[in-house]
Amino acid sequence: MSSAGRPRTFDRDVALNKAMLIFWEKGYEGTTMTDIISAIGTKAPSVYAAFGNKDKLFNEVVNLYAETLKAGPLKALNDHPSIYDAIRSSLYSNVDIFTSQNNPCSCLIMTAAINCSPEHIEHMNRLKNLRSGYKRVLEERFKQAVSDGQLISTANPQTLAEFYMTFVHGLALRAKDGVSKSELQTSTDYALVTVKLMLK
Amino acid sequence: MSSAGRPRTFDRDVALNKAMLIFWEKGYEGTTMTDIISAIGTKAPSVYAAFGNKDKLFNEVVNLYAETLKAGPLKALNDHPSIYDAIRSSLYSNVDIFTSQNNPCSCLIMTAAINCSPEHIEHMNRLKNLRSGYKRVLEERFKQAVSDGQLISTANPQTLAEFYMTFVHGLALRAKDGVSKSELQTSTDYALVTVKLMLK
DNA sequence: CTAATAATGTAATATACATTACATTATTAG
DNA sequence: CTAATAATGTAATGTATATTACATTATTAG
Repeated sequence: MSSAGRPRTFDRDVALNKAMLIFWEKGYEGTTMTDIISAIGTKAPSVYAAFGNKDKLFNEVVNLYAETLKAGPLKALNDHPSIYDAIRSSLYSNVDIFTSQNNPCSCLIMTAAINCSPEHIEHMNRLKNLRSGYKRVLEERFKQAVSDGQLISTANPQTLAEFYMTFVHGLALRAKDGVSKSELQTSTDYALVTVKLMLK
Repeated sequence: MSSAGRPRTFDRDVALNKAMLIFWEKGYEGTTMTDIISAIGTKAPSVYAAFGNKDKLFNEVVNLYAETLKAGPLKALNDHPSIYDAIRSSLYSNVDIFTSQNNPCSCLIMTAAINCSPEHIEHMNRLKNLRSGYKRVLEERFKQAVSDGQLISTANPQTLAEFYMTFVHGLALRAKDGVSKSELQTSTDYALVTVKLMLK
């Protein structure tokens, strides 16, 4: 069902995935179009024809990466009726992603645009918004647990969400530093104490 | 006691401090020499004469920043006989620095060289080594607390140090996202539960 | 005062990088 | 087969950025 014109010599989805892995490892500004072009195994005009430019490509990459989080840590939050199990499973899912051998260590949304030159603030803001969204989901989950009666009435969904956000950000940086999966899991077990103490 | 030659029109220490604030905010690669040159209020050759090049300037800046941490969070660790007070004071000191109005939010050592192009890996490694040093100090402090008999015998200095390292990294990123001092303090109080539970 | 010294200002240089111009080639619609 | 379409390869282009060349100026040592 392809339309007229010379066919692409590479698979667009595969190429997008390769681009994602590079941005994931090197961040937005640390990645050059040359990196991506040679990873795909083609030439500049082909990549520009397929993806527009670096900004648009990065936006697509972020969408793709966001699916990873939706399918992992975010889904985990609502897959367990028990708030403790939900938080535990979600944190472990983060650890799994951040230390998987199939992709670069750490989290694209947390590390790909930390220090951008002014002309790329759009990407910092985009990722920041995604982080805010993640926090909102966490907070809602804690709110639900309070209204479920799983947590003591003084438990504060907002500050709990902020605490676990902080912890997950820390996991991302430690993974980037090469800390192993089992070490991150041990840290996670320590962090889980906080919510455990608020269980009824 | 100055030697022959035309005198500098700016104070080298003041200039170094200005450079530090810029690198602190924008990171190594996000900062341009032009940023620094115009902040100092001089011209390129003067800055190069005073500091060598961008790499050397950054190295000096990192040394200067490291003093901030030595005088704050690291000193706090050994200023309190109680391990709980030491950790609490150290974490609060981090929060103070990361959210001070006198400097950019977050931590230069944790955020200034997260995604560097290959030709600047030296700086990533340098900062990574400083982080390792910080962890080592934390770990030694926990070891001491165990031998002091302040912590239960099963307390693990290594995993406790890794946990608090993770948390402090998280604080740095959350501060960069604009989370307020009081919110970070609340998260810190949650994190302190972990060590509190290991007190004898 | 003179020479040596070292910073300054102007203006280049060199390089990396994102992006595009243009001619060419491979495909589909009719 | 022909025209329309769209990707390809080669080779530019433009811009940002780190760094330096060079002539000039301000200072100190003797």
